[in-house]
Amino acid sequence: MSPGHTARRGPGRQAGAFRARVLAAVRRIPAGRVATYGDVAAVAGQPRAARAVGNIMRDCRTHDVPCHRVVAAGGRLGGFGGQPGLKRALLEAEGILVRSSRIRNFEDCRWTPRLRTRTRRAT
DNA sequence: CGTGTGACTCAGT
DNA sequence: GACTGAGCCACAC
Repeated sequence: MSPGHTARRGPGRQAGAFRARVLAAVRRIPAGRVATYGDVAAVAGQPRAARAVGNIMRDCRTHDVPCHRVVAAGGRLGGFGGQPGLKRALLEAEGILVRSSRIRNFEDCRWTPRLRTRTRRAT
């Protein structure tokens, strides 16, 4: 293979390395805890790729990933492929208190490996 | 290699 | 609480 050849499309390549890390991170989330898209992205190596994580989650239905444990920032539920109510039910089933569209004990059940260095943008 | 897309996030109104 | 604008990112086409 040509080492200088940066082909990034087609079968048989590591396309989706980031995606693999994201899926792995989500799988590491224990029951009863939740993580935000930004947190998952940070664990995957891209603290700014929250948006990309969302896209990956959209395909989680084809993976064995507890995507329902991935929520939006601020404790909001975020989305869930056509069944947001299901996501809420799953979270409540794990002991997470959900209010309307928000997690009450969000900061309580928020799961983070150790990363907290979210280079936040200038305000 | 350029463009469009979206289960994101933050700040302001 | 809801809506808008701007920023950031990986992926499909």
